[in-house]
Amino acid sequence: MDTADPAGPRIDAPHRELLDQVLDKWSLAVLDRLCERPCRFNELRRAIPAVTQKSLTATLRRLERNGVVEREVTATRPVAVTYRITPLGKTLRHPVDVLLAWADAHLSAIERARRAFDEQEEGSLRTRSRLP
Amino acid sequence: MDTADPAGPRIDAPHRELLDQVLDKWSLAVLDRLCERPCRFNELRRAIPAVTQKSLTATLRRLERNGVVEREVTATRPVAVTYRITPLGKTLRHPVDVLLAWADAHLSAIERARRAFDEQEEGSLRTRSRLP
DNA sequence: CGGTATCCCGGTAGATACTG
DNA sequence: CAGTATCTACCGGGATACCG
Repeated sequence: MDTADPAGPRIDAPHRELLDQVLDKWSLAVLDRLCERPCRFNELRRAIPAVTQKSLTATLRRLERNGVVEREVTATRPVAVTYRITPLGKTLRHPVDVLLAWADAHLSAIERARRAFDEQEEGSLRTRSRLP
Repeated sequence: MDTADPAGPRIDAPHRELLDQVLDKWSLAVLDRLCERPCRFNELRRAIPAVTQKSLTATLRRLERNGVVEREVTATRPVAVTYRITPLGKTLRHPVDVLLAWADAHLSAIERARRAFDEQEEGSLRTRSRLP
């Protein structure tokens, strides 16, 4: 299958938007955590120290909206809110695992490529041409 | 030790950054195209009408820096620049395919979830509580 | 505890113009 | 053709403060 469809690339707007919603800065960390077990809000904050409340709230809301995370409010005092992964969310695990496995396998090669590229740049700052 | 953090999360900063560099807004479309065949700059522009020169340039530079795309300058008149996928770049294809397959398979379910969520919101704008 | 409301800043993307 | 240079608009995201 060489995908000989010249007309439409497989990356259309809805797909792109979906990936943006689900693979954004904090989503992976959140999903990773919720795949292990349901979590309370502040539990997630502690698990992902670099995230702010605002961003965490936004991430959870987005994930909830996309049906991959579920929010449950228990009207205790004070309220307890539990987030858990949905069945749909669990289906994301495999693709993400594949992606992370790729990242793991090639991270060092990529870091090498970056250094090589950055070195080149230092040499030829005026115009981007090949070095003799 | 409130939260026993046995194994650090698999999503650390370098991984996250790598994915940001390689899965950003236009990268997938570019990689998709370059997986089929090498392309000239304006050929890519035409293939991805929504992208601006600036963003395309930035995307290509980033991908080049990360070693997944290669830039070749032919000193004809006027210059011809060809971009092609590298071996490292080709290894990205599988993970991305898995991801796109997931998106394809679940897009409709996710759109349904979004509609349901958005409806709920209209009803309960004051506080986010569950409906009976 | 689990958020929302504000302010603010830096980076990203668009439009436009110019160049080798 | 294949970019670079600006200039501006916008938004995500952090810091902070407050509320049910």
